[in-house]
Amino acid sequence: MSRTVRVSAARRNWGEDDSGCDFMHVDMDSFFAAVELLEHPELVGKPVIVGGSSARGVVTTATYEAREYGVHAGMPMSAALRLCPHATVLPTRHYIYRAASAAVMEILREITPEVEQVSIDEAFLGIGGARRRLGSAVEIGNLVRERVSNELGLTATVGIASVKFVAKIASTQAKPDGLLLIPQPQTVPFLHELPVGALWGVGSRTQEVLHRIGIDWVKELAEADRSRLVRALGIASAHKLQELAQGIDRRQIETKQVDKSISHEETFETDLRSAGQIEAVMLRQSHQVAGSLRRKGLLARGVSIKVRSGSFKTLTRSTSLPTGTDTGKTIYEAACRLFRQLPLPPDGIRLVGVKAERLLSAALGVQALIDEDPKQRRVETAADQLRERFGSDVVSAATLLSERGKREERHLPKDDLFPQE
DNA sequence: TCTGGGGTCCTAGGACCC
DNA sequence: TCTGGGGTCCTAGGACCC
Repeated sequence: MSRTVRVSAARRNWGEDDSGCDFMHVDMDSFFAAVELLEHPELVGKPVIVGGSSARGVVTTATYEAREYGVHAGMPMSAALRLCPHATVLPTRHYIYRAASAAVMEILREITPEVEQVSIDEAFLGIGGARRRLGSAVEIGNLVRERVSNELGLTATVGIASVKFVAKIASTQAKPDGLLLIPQPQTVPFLHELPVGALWGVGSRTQEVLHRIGIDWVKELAEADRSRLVRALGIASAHKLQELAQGIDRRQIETKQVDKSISHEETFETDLRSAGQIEAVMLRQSHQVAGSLRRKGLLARGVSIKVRSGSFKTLTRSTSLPTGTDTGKTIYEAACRLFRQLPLPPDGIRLVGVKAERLLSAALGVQALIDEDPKQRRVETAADQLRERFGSDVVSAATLLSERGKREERHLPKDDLFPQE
């Protein structure tokens, strides 16, 4: 694939005016496959698919050589191999992608502290401040792309715009290995040429609903009668989507993010029929979830399970816990209670999962107690009080705090910390 | 083509309280 | 006596994203 730097197109059509273009979206090109190719240079230029190779596996990422055959993410692997039988299939190795992702994010944070990571391979950058130091928006975009390429051997695509979601659409259009800037005055004209599905948050269902009321293009959405839209989509979505269609997006860069849930789920090779087998899987998943909670210094006040039947019907059940927990045993007991209240699907179970939710920071919990009573500065004393309030399950979380450096800068309202009060 | 695994956010209805 | 309405919390399900 040739190196297409579409900044030239932007220049031709719209000039070089980058005033007000403070949002940059950086998106890695076929990230998992690109990382794998670093270790398999002999596969460069060939169709490569990363994903599950089992009967129920799906494509996670494909190189552009494989995409030419119609292979795309989310497609069942069996279908992908019918389209492209000579493709090399590699299993997913999340730990190497996580490491590569951390290296990318480090480069971005060296360029500006205004980095909002949105997934393992994308981030928004606020470049309003960096512009004074580093030059125009396009120059900063090229710096990002060059550094990622030179230092990591990976390619990134950059979108730049005056609002967040347009920067994201711009990077989608510039893929792969490109850069596209939408000047502020061109925001609305640019959007109005797009189908509604290009908007962030409009998937196939919403697209269908809109199509039924005669809306296929962003321009039509922008001009649609509001009450008709509300009837079709509900008030919140109607307002939000119509604003996006008009180029309005007030979201800013959020550099601090708080985990809302941690989960593990698994699809079986063949459907399971015995409750004992399912519970054994849930036991393992509960301990995996608990391990993640402890690593992040979090406690869960809710547990939910997910069960998908052989016929793909998905059931979820959730429950609240009397105290915050980060232990596998407590999570497993809650998961089992939920599972036993569920009727066993007659056609077997294809997937089961365990999720920890309503998370709170054990670290901040301790810190808040110290703040409440500044005289009592010892972490250990505060941790004892925390145990009294939340139960003995927080022991490990509190222990983590004896290294005071590990305190996290989380912003949770106090009500979230002490919900029982 | 029979459909992964990790998430986020929204909606709707019922319980409960005032 | 059988009745209003608002606020908030909880649960189940679904759309969507990468």
